[in-house]
Amino acid sequence: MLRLFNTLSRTKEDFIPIEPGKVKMYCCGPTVYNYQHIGNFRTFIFEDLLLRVLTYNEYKVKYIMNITDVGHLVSDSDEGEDKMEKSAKLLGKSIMEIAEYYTGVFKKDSELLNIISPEVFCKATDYIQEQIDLIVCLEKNGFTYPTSDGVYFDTSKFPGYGKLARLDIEGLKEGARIEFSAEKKNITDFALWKFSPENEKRQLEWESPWGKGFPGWHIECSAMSKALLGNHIDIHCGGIDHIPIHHTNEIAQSEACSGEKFVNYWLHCEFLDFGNEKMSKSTGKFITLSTLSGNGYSPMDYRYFLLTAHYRKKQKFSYEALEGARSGIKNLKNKISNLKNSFSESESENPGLSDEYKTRFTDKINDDLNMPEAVAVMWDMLKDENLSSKQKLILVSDFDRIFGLGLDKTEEKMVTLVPDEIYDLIEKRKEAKKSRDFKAADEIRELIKSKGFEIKDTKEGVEINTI
RNA sequence: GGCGUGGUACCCAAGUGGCUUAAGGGGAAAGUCUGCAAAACUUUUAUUCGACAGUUCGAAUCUGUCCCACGCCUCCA
Repeated sequence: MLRLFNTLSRTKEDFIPIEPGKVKMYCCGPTVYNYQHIGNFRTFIFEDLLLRVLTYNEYKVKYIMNITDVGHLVSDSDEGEDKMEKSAKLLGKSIMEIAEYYTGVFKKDSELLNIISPEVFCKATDYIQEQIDLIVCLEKNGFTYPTSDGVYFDTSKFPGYGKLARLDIEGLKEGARIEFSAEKKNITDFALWKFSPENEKRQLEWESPWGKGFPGWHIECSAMSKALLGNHIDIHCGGIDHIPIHHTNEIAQSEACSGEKFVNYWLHCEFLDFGNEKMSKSTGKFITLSTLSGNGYSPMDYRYFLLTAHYRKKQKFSYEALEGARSGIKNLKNKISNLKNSFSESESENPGLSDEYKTRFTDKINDDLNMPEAVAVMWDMLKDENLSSKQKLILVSDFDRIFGLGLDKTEEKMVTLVPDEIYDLIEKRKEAKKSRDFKAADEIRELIKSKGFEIKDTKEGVEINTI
């Protein structure tokens, strides 16, 4: 039985889909006004793991992710500029160009991280009519009111507003650090539609029953989820920061229109903890996948790093910790490579033991995606002397359906593509060793190393690896 | 100021009342092997879980106080 931690109840619940065997899942994707940093990718990898676990449990998953290319304001209090417009202005490009560029980088990075693509990437600008329709629905149901700058959702009209985040509305008022618009009836009210500013032409704006403008940020997810998955879905996920505002508002909008429950399971990924090195997109100081590559770390090093912590706990990022992950996955691949070398069809089987590990592994991943323990099960398995190489390889390959580390691609030790020159040197070194001229032998080894090959003396002879 | 989360070895991190006198990975140390390396393998590496009280037959796990870090309420996954 798959169990998932539901933010709504703050407990782990048995996962029961609306329709047996099928799962409808929507995840909040990126706002494509800038690069995604590695913290953003922690959430996307968590969502990828969730998808893989669902698939592993033989659910057929309809998985949608949005691309926000309009309406996400610099401030969630419905003030300030549209992030996309701001970025376009800054770079002197059109919004379309900006959106395409950053969407492209996002998809490329996702691919490098072995993140499985959703069935559909939906762009907010492709669903403007659906968003307008939803606002019309809310208007009809009496949940909206106009102000001088837009159409707002009256949160006081929606019973149970803030339930997901367990918001303390009175406390919010007391603790408010910024003044909220005088025209808002309640501090938690939010914009459904914003009017274009009078003094300035926006790149993106649309006609609507209320006037020319653009949709509020939250409405896109409600509208696209409804359009592609229907009123009632199984899972909705995103970063933990979305709980108090974005997802809270999505629930209010969606349910106020449909009258149905919107989402059964809300899942949220914790932040990566950068210590003093704050990730701030506004200051432009943040670590991306390319930053990591520039420092010599591969996307899989980072993916393995993330697997060693649980998604609902903060994980401390440091290059020291990442270095540990890099060594870890290197050793892991080495081990698999050695297994492939020692693989033999005639090895004795111990299916019982194999099942035991498979069960242990499944229990861990089905316990709210406990990847750290699942990784530990893999290591235990690899160290178990009672399993054959063949069994270990089969299990590793099976486990990697979840981990997504590309362990299957781990090659056998290859001795091809080595230039003759190297073979000649190895031959010379062999001679030197024979005549016990170890100084010369060591020098030749260094020479070979300087040419990009590392040699190791083993019982079977000389092993050659590229550096 | 309001709300919340967390502090487990050198680093990352699991475990949330007895199965644990605390998984797993990295690092470090010792050993086997080797001319030496490297690799591989073996062993060691927290009597202790931020501090102090308390509840309990029994706590890292529950309660209280304090210290510290972080997050949200402003942009952020």
